[in-house]
Amino acid sequence: MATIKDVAREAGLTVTTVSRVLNNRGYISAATREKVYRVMAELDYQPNEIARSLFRQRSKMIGLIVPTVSHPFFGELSTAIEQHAYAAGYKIVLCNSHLDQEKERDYVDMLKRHKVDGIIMGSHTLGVEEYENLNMPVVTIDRQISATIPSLSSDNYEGGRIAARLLISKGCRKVAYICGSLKLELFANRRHDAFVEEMTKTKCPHVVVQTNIDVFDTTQYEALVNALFTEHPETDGVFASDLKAARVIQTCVRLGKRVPEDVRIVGYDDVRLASFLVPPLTTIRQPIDEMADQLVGLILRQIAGESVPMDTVLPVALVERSST
Amino acid sequence: MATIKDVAREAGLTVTTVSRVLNNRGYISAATREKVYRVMAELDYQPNEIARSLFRQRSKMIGLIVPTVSHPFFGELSTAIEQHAYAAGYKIVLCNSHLDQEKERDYVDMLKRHKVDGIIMGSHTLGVEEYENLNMPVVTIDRQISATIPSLSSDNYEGGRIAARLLISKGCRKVAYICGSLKLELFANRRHDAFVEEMTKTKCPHVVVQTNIDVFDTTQYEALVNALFTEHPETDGVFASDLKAARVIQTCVRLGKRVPEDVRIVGYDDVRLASFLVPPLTTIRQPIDEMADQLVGLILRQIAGESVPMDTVLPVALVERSST
DNA sequence: TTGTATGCGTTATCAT
DNA sequence: ATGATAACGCATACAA
Repeated sequence: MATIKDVAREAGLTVTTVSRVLNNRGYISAATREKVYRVMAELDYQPNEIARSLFRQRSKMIGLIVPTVSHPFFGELSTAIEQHAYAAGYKIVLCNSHLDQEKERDYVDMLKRHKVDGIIMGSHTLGVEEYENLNMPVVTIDRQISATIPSLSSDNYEGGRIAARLLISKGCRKVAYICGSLKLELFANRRHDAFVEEMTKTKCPHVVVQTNIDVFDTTQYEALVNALFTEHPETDGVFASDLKAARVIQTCVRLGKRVPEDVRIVGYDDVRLASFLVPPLTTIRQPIDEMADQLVGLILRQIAGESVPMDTVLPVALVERSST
Repeated sequence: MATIKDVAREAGLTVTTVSRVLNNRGYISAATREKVYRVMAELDYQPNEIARSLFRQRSKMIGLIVPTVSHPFFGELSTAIEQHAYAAGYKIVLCNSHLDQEKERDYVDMLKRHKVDGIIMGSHTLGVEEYENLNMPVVTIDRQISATIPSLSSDNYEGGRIAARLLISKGCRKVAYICGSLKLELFANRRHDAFVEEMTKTKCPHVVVQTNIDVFDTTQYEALVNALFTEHPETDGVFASDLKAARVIQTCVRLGKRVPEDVRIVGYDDVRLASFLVPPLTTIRQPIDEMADQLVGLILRQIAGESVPMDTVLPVALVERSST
């Protein structure tokens, strides 16, 4: 692989001059500029970004830590993040934490050693101080960590409210909300808050099911939904994130319940999977591309030394399909 | 951020010695080793991997180019690849080509400039010579490029055969195979070959539908499947990759056809989506984790200067669920 | 057992 | 308009 030295030698110049034309800095005669370009083409020269990074103290890399890109939401979000980062000249180092604390810590250390310019955190298994001690540009997805780390989320509260109202307006008399643990300080919990508030306000009986069962575990998840309908047979409305909602649809069918006639189901996310289901899932759309755009923007502005808003909340929208 | 110099100064030693304990090379007294460790901990020293990369001419980074990680198959495969790479001390630079030729070329150049140690290519929009001129460790997913670039794929031929035989054994009399363009030299085309062979051999009427319509485009894709059933109303068996199969199920239901009673459907991939469908999709399983493992292994061995097998084909398996 | 000098490829500063 | 040199942070060959 040709280096700047090879180009300089071949062009009968010094590396300084070559570097100058490479970076369009200072004065260079049209003649030498031409020559340098020609030699660079001849030698198929590509500047070594590692050396550049070392000198500039900038890697042009952003670390992305997510639970796993095989989850549709994070897959779609990661794609969008990568696109926006690339458009800005940044590369993405992908890290799947699988929500393993040790792994996440490991990844953070690795990213620091590799001098990424910033980290987008979609996984949150560490303690508050650990994130605060990072001492570099960070932005978190869906979790409020502290007053010093900016976060981004969709309007979970509004989403919960829209879902609740939709179910009520469709005539549901007994509804369920299925979610992960409410203990972590995730913005997703606002969905729960709004949902319960609405239901309470309208005196609609409701039940909240917290679970950490892996939604990809077909058997176990079905058992969970089964239990819900056994304990609350009158349930005629369910709100849960898209993947969970998909499981609910499955189980309803197996139980001989019709969707939406007997049970109405609303998802959250609007991952593409939602449109593949039978019936296609009504859901609350998170603006994934916009989120990615903002996430990258928040990191980039921190890298540039600018100050950024602390908690950005993006609007959601109801996508009404056939499950309600 | 502390550098090796800071550690050396603080410990009253030279950088050489510190480097030595850092890399466990040569002789060092237990005393100084202790001291160095202590100072490193005090200063929270992390070796700068950029500097290391420059010196070692090894970035410990692998480029991964896929159409998009938001596609379930690539999302799952990418997760697995990242895990295996990480276990081997390598990081993944994520590139979503969106099957855009210019973009893919751009990504390849970028990866070369960043001195990644190898590239895993899951996107194939470039010409053969371009890949051959890469001049670095490469392995491709599902495409045979040339005699010099190793590839990895699942046993598409066997998968096509299993699917065909299953449909036949279930009593199908008129089947369809839906696929992307057969023009590219992709191993996926072997599915088609085997499928058609089996159908011909058993004299089972069949039709092949090639399409490049985006499977995520609900309306258009439904129109395509609609057209299939309009032109071939007696179709009672369909083989297509999981996402396409999901669309077929959807459209069948909309047309009032029962699955599997009226139409039997077999997918290919066994992405997790398959188990979420109603009915759960019978499909040919690609061994995603094993593929990722081998892919990473093939790259690593090339990086190590070892020779590797040219075309690796991994076995597939029938996962029988309820759509057949 | 530890230190000195050099180089990895690049850019910036200061000369000329 | 171009060149010599130092520096980015680290690891090695060679000395001592």
